[in-house]
Amino acid sequence: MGLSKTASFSTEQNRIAELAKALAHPARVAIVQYLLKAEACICGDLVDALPLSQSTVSQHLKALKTAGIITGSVEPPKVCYCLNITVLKEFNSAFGEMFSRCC
Amino acid sequence: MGLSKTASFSTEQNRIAELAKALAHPARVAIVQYLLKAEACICGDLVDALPLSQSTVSQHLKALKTAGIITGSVEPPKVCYCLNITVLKEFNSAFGEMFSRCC
DNA sequence: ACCGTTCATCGTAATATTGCGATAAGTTTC
DNA sequence: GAAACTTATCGCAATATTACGATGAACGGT
Repeated sequence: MGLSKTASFSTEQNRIAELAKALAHPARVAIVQYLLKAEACICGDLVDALPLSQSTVSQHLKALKTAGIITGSVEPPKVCYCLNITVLKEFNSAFGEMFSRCC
Repeated sequence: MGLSKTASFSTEQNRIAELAKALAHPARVAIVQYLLKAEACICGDLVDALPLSQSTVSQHLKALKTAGIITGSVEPPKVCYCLNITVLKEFNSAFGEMFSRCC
């Protein structure tokens, strides 16, 4: 059916999957890496930095925003994108907790 | 088009995205958690543990195997699934490297 | 008021994912 | 060999994702 049976799994499992899905595309990985390297908020040079059209980049940014990984603040005429450190820590602890035992 | 422009991104970015995609579904998160909790190889109780049909579980297992996160060894009449510690370490270092600077 | 710049959204098309039942493939046991 | 058990694969349908061009919304400067 193509329907993810979200309701059948725990909130934690769904959240981990949501965070993973946000990074499940190389363009979104590239965006996050770009923001990390800049160590600052970036006022939308991302379209130039990526081999994708403006509308596609905007869609990927929306996906990252929905997952909470980045935030965007309007700074006319541009929009500044920042990594959300709180959610990155959540990401680290979620996956760290999973794998700390074995690795 | 729905085509991921894989060739436009670095090998590292594609690999990170591939690993993330493997955990981008709550069922696959549940499978990995189950294997972690068991701290051993599991001979296919997974279908009982998940609210999904046998064929669907088999598909998710295939996805995890393709990404290298688990391995399956035939132990007739069952198949034993194990976490691949090497790839879990790869996972940890890939994401740890990304986020260590900021968190 | 009119541009130009920047970004989001809409509409569309191609492809991928998710899920299940049915069926096939591989063993062991009888 | 036949039957039982376990897992993989096929075929299908519903939905999601990816990508782009075109258009729209918001703002600043002229």
